Amino acid sequence: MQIDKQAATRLIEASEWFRELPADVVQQLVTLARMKTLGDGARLFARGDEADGFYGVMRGQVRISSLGADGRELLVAMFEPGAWFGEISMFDDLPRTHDATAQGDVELLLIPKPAFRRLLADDPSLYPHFMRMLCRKLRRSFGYIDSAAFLPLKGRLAYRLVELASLHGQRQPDGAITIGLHLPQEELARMISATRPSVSRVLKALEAEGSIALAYGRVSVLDLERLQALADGEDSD
Amino acid sequence: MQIDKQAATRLIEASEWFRELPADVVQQLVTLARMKTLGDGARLFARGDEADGFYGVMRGQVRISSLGADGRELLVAMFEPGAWFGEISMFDDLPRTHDATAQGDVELLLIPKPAFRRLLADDPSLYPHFMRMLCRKLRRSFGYIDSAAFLPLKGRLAYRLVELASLHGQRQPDGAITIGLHLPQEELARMISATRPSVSRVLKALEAEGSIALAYGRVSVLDLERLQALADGEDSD
DNA sequence: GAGACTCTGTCACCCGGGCGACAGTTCGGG
DNA sequence: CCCGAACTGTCGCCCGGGTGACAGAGTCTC
Repeated sequence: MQIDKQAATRLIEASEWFRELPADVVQQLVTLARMKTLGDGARLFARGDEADGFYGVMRGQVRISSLGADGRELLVAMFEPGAWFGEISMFDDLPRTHDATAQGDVELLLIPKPAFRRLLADDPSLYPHFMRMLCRKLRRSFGYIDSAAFLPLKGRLAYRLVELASLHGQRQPDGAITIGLHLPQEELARMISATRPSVSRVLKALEAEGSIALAYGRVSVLDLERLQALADGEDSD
Repeated sequence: MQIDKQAATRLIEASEWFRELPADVVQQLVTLARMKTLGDGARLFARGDEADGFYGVMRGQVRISSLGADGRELLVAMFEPGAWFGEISMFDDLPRTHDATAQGDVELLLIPKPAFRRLLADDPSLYPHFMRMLCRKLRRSFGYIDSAAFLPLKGRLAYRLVELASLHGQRQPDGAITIGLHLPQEELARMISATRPSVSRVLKALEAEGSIALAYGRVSVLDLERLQALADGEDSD
């Protein structure tokens, strides 16, 4: 598979996890990387799989999720171009923790595990970088755990919308933050492990309050502070 | 504060996170460590605090928890002698993620942040070790998230009991695994964010099935496989 | 061994949110 | 422009588990 060095370098430089890296390391990464393409809906890996490497998204979206025994899906994250994922198994040599599937046509950069490990071994100054990456994931997990433990549905949804706004939001001229994902209610429901009708009810309520604006498969945040307050458990309903 | 090098060295060698370290590093750690004592119920740190260092438990127990806006407590972990905690803030330089309080009289080893960081900088071969530590925490978090998202109360309790058995269990001659913690129902309830009466009901049910044995403030696991099945969502009620 | 404290069993009541269902709306492709 | 697919709003019913409350049992202390 051919690899577009231009695009790949741009991707690596764009990622916040590689932005701080010295230029030669960026080049090393590009040299190590292989290209991988996936069609819509194709599975990249499943929980429990042996890990092949560390991935960077170049095009399309990658859906990270967990499957319950009854088949219900918990949608953990959506990675977009510039995002890197799959590093956990690189460090502890254990199987994948989640399922990963392509959303739309996806182009990935794959850094095979042996190459990745060699790179780290050769240049230990890279470690702190990845430690911060893991810490960030841990903190995000803790936040999610707390929100699930303490908040009712409305709070959990607010929490998630705040997060989505910060990860995928585009500020509009009028101050609103449009979430740049295709976001049907079903999808939101899977993120906060609720049902679609409940999400519908709460979204309507938030819209009525003026905290958000709704469109077909799309959500905009109008009052981030209000959502944040709800996410903090200030249930001034 | 005086530090008992004998005991400290033993502690460091006992911890699974330091067992693999070369002897000289163990000695380094002891040299770096300060002693800290806390009375029952004393708070070591709170979420949001600036982090002072990395801790090792020598005596007593440390309760790690999260507080909801309404004052409810989520009990995340109980650390016992040999356990190390508080490393996340060492790596990302951000505040504490949870509250930590002493349970009983507690003796701690404290490795101050600057010393800890210097140690790592001097010997990058330590990194992989801590990366694995973070990965392990991540995987535990993911497990918790999944259990909270997919399982009903009974499954969540089973999940937690399996974990407690593996972390704090002592195998008895008769094959039962006694959980070596003071475990009133209230405490279990706080771990799985449920209420005490519900936990009572479910514990009774599990006892009736023969999966566990109950005593005053104490739980033993009799049928680990059964609990594991429940924790996996096989709700053959 | 008496009293206090902690823990446990078990009520009756209530409610958030799941479940199933169906009609209405928006969108995209031929 | 029309049809089918995807998405949304909204029912009524039901149930797991929360709430509050109280009595009984175990344990510790002096």
